[in-house]
Amino acid sequence: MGRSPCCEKAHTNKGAWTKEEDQRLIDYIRVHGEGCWRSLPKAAGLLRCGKSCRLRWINYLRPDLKRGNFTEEEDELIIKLHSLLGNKWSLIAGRLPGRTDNEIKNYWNTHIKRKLINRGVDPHTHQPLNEIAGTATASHLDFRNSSPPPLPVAEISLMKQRINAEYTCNDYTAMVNPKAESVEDANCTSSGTTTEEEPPQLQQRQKQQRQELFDSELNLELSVGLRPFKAEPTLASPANTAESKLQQVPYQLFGTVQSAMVAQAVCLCCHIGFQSSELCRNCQNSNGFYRFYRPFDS
DNA sequence: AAGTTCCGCAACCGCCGGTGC
DNA sequence: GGCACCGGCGGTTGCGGAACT
Repeated sequence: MGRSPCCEKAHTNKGAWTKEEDQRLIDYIRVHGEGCWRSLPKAAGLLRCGKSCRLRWINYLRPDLKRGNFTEEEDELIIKLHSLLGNKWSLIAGRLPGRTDNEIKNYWNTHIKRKLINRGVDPHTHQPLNEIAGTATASHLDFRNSSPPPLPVAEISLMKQRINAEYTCNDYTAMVNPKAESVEDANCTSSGTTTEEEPPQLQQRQKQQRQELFDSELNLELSVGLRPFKAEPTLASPANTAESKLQQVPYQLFGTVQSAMVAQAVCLCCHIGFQSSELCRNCQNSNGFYRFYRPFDS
């Protein structure tokens, strides 16, 4: 017996959304917030699959979405992140305010791939095309014939932790452990143990990748946001381990802002008491908009 | 102007991991 | 441990408009 379908397909609409459907969805989420996508369509009076509603909201209707062309800076950031993370679009999207994974995925496939090829760079491996052709034999780094290139799952996980650790620790460790003076002090990964277990080749590759990333002018917005409508982590929480701290660092720093009509601004560091009650610098982005929100009734 | 091809993007599909029973 | 459910993700599809002939 297979899994039951996520919805009654016989009674659901498919294809493009109408303005009326959009409005129903917006109105419903405005009042009730995100979540429980399965029951949302019925509650909102929509003849749509819950998944479809989720996708429509996340990719199109969310109020914090940035519209318009990608900037050159965004292009370069996507390329750099893709070289580190591969086709982990949601992770990449988490570092591009107002952009969705779907949008980035589409943009990658339609623009950046071509751009890299024009530069003579293989979009899968991020290596020079001619160099790959010459060195591909028997190399575990040869991804030309396989989709998503880069790193094994364990390696991706490690990189994610390190990336998060390195560019969130300034803010985040200061919040969870104000006395910590360094990444290591705060037990914010990058402690020696995992590194010692890595093969030299892996270490060297990661070191190089990190070096490239952090030597660049990458502005990765060193701050922590809240996923909307979720229970917020507290210091007393049993989940307050180094591992969970990293997991709690959301990948979507800006991408989860709810409609301002149902949310109030809250900065995590302010919220948990490491900043004054006034909005700290984390609370506003470069455009002056508030970045952190939570629903009134959460 | 009409037909055809190309391209971009919204939406769908299937799978996976996490969670609760 | 097994099952069902749910949310989320990445890959793929197909529609609609732009570009070309």
